[in-house]
Amino acid sequence: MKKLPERVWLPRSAISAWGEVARRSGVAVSTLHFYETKGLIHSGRNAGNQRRYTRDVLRRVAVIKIAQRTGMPLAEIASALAALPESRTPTAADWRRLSERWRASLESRIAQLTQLRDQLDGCIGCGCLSLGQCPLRNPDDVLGREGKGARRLAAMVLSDSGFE
Amino acid sequence: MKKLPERVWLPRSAISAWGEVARRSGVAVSTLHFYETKGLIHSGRNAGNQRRYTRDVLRRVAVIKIAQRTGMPLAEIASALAALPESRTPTAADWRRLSERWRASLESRIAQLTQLRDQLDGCIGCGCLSLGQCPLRNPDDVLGREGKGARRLAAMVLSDSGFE
DNA sequence: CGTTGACCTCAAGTAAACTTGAGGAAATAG
DNA sequence: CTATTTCCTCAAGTTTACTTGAGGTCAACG
Repeated sequence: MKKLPERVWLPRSAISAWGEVARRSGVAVSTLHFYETKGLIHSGRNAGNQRRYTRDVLRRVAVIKIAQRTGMPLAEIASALAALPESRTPTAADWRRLSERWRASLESRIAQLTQLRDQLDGCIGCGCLSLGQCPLRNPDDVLGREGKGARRLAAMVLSDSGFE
Repeated sequence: MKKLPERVWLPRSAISAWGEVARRSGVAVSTLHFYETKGLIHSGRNAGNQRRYTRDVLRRVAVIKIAQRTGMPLAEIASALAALPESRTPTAADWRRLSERWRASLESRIAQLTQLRDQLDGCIGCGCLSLGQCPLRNPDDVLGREGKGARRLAAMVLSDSGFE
């Protein structure tokens, strides 16, 4: 592998795709291209038609990855990022809106998983996953507020003995 | 839609695909077929080559859905279910092993998301998502133990100012 | 017995998020 | 200057988890 110029800061507004962004952000070039087609990041071109990203792409990619870790699909991330003004540099307030939005979705996912864990704990404790006569058999006690799908699901688990 | 015989319990060991399983479990027939090809559920056939599931399929489907809610891929669920003895009816201990395994994966996912949320909170609080000079700038303080990927990611977010 | 409605099989399509490959041009080490 | 590298475009492939469709069968109502 040819070594890239160490710490030679190009005009500070232009860095190349692989050489800098991919390496520094840890994503493949193909992914950067892909993100670009999805409108998640943008790039300019040099004389030879090669992409020149500005440094903020690094942060964008980082933010995309963070959002993905919250379980958010790219399409939604794209729309969130699109809400950032393209003309001006994003402000602290802009980012705050983004992160709060993501925090909310994170919270709800955490809550869902936590509830599921608790349900599972209950089932492990009383053996209702395998036996039909669980003391927690009243689904509403166990399920609390959740979608119909979930209630129906757990109700099934708790009450429908497929074997014993 | 033809109405199915209400509460007419077939030989107790055999119910039809759509009429009972799909309706009672809330999944589409096509999904049941799909699960069958993946070895997640099994079925017998009647004289006319139509599937006849036994009642435990209801529980299997319920368990599959629960596992999916933990974020577990079908392949893993399949291998977990495959660990159940095919010959005998699963015991309470069998199910306990399954649910404990899933509980563990659930826990880790919850932990991951929680940590992410806390990081995000920190960033929201200090504005470091948008500004380069965050008091939490020392990545190790913020990140604690996590994979290299994550560290690199967050380190990037915290230290690499793409704009300010 | 005939006509629906429920099933069957197998192939193909879908969506998300990327990766891989082919064919060709630009940038750079030596 | 030339051999590597790196990059470009565009098409097609990959995985997961299913759904849809075509063409044909089975079963039950009337």
